[in-house]
Amino acid sequence: MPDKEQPTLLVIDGHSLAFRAFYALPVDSFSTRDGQHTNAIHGFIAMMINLLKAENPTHLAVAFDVSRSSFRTREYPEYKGTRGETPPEFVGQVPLLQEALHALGITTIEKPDYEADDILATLALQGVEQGYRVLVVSGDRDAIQLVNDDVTLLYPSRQGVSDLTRYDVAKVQDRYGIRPEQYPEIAALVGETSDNLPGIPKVGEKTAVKWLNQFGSLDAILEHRDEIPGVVGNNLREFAENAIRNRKLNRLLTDVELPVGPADLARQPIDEQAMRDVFARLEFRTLLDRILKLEGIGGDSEVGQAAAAAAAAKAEKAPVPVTLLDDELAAWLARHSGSFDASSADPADLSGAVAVQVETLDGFPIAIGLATPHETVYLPWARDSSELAPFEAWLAGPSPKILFDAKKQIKSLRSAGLAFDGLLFDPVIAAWLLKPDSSADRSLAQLVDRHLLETLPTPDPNQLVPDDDTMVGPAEEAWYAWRVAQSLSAVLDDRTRRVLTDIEMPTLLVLAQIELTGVTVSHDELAALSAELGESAAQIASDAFGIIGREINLGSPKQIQEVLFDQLDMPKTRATKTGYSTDAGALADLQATNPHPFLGLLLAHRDATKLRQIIESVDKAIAPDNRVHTTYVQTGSSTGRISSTDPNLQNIPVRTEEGRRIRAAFQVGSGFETLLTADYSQIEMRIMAHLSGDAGLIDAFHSGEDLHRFVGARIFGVDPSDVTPNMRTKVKAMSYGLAYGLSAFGLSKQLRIETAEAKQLMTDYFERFGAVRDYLRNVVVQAKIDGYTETIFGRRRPFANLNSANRVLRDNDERAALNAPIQGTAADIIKIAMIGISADLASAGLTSKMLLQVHDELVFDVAPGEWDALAQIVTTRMSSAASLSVPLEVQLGRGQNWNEAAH
DNA sequence: AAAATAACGTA
DNA sequence: CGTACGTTATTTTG
Repeated sequence: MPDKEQPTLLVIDGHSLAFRAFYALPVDSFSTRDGQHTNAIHGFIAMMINLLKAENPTHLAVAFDVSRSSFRTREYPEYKGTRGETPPEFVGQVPLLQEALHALGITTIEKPDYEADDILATLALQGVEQGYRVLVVSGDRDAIQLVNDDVTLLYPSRQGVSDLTRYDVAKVQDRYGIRPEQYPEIAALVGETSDNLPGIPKVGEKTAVKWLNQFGSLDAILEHRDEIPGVVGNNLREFAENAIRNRKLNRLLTDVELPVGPADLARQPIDEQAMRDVFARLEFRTLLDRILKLEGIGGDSEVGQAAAAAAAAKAEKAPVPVTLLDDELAAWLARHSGSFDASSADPADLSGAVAVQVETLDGFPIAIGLATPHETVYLPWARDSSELAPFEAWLAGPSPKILFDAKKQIKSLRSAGLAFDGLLFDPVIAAWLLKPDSSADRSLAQLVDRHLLETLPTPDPNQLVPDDDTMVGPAEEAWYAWRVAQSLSAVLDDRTRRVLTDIEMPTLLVLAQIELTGVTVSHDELAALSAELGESAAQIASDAFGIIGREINLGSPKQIQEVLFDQLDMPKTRATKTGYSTDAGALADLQATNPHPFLGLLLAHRDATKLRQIIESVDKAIAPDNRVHTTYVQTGSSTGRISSTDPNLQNIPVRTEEGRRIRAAFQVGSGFETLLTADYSQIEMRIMAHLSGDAGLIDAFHSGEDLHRFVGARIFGVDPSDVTPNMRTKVKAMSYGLAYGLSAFGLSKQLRIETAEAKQLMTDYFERFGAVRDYLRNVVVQAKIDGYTETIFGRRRPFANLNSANRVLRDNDERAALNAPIQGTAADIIKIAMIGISADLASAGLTSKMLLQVHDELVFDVAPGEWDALAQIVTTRMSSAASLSVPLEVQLGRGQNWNEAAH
């Protein structure tokens, strides 16, 4: 927990940081309409916002040099003499920066004849004396000497200004092999080219450190200078004066008389009007927003802050964790493992459950925290230790457990050979079910903030090895997780609770298993294909360059636009935010009206490079076991689907021949007999048939006839055998589009037919399948009333804009609302199937493994001799996952690779 | 350096 | 001017 008592003083070397920012950001991209360059200001302010957010200092100042001359240049006129002229683009930015800082309520300090670093040194010393934790931000290495137990240096990395390296005593010792206060002695010996301070020739950091460790100090080294042999020894004797002079110059003054002291630097409220004025002049819009957000200005945040502050004031602290082992641990676990009976107790009440928090490093557990509302336990994890045996037994048993982001933890436990059972509640999943935004922040800190109205204590970022009493360890995290879980549980409606308990928690365990298993992928095949595609792409590119007479970056839409619309004078396509579209659809349109060989080559090039991209991302992810272990994000969608990342195995190409060669690289695992694929046929249309109760559509699925042929026959009034491929294509597009809220315009575009014809097609369709239209309409109407949609299994998705006056927002929500129950029910169904299959695999003692889930498809490694049994289990579980008014048809495939296994 | 945009792969 | 995703390269940011 951060020590609320200790104030933090943040002092920044303004010039050095502004200069860093100036070189990190392209100067051309940052200037106002009247030509004032602003890149240094922008970079500086952006960095400072990050700092304020990350460090939350209570006191703050920025120091500037007044001019290049200082007492140092008077003593040694060559000091910094090699520095070139200040770039003209930088000149003029400093006063504006200072103005912006003042508007932000930040004190700037400068003192003639002194450098900014001397001001920092003085303030740092005063700060420490007055009990502050001090953070110094400077791009000057001399500031390293300021580091001590209470002072940390934040030093910008070479690339930019926002990436600051944190130098505390340990880090300095780690990096330089000396104590911080010794750094100037090293620098004195080595010299500083950028300050035009030559040191001892041939002496670099290594030698200087060696000497320093040998003799203890610069003075001692000089005393013993006659004992040092070799050329460096001669150099030291000859150039000793350099080192003495350097040491004199690089000593930062800590007694500069300043108009203010640390206490005067308390953060001030920003002058909002002044800030808006300055930022308007600088034409900084996004930064303005970021500051307003940081300061909590605007919106309802004032209320929120007040509430949070009030809650924080009375918030209790986590109980101090005790470390328990052996019998004591066994007793504690026994005491807290009251059986959890969901049927008789209040299902919202999580008493009886214990929260577990596994702290992991590289996917393996290093420590474990346990918590109930009133007690916390800390368990140091050690392999091959028997002291935690009671915990291992408890973990493998049914005692109810709460785990925050359970999948990751369970995977690490299983990696360490620990069995796990009894998952009751994962607050992350619960929060997602209540508010299924795929992009929402569901960190522990966020959930504590939102659902407990408290602030999760964060470890003091200033300390590399935080004090025990300020640390939020796994035990404290478990304690917060428990309370967040209880708070979430209390607001779950019954339907959502069922989805959590019956679908999501079991699915989580299945996904953990799938991820640990991974799928075998052949690097050799991918590499060969990638090489082929690379050659092909190069050839296509050179052909394309020949045609247009110049070389461009085919990956740049901007440059493509120049070629198409300026050079080749083609008609403008669909407008995008920044110009005109060059996507595949637009290029196909152009090809139809203005055929040109460049268009085909460009499309072919895009194809080849896109495939290479996918190959690359998969190939990179092949683990030493020759398998790819994706991560399924259970909270990765708003509808209930899961998503896949690192790499995404749910978008492996299948439509083109080349693409299928990537699929072919996904192979049966070593020791297994074959791959089995199983997919639902037209599951969304079947769900729509069920939900709408449309007699015609239900008939279609009972007829055994091809769906699109059947529907086409009804719509066009012909015999199914007389449905032409053209008719079938149209009907198919219409059917698929239905569940997405497709418009006549969209349909016409996709089918390249007149809007009138598309309209007619829709009319005819709905005439025959009217219940579908009624259902879709009703979904939206009901959602406008309820504010949410629901799947067959009770998964809800809320909508905010169904009654919005904004047409675009409303229409978007209407289409999403229409789709959510259908896509969501399909997601529910395959999850239920996965849970059932996983259970059957275990109870039948099969060793075949589930490998992939691609929304309506599952892929398995089949162990030798298990094909029949697995096929039976998979077919049964998938087709019986829901009872609809139409059958759930499942298609199986078998093969040595994913492509072959596709039927 | 970080955010936004465009493009495109899947169901 | 159809839903749901993730990844990559390029461009913009002011």
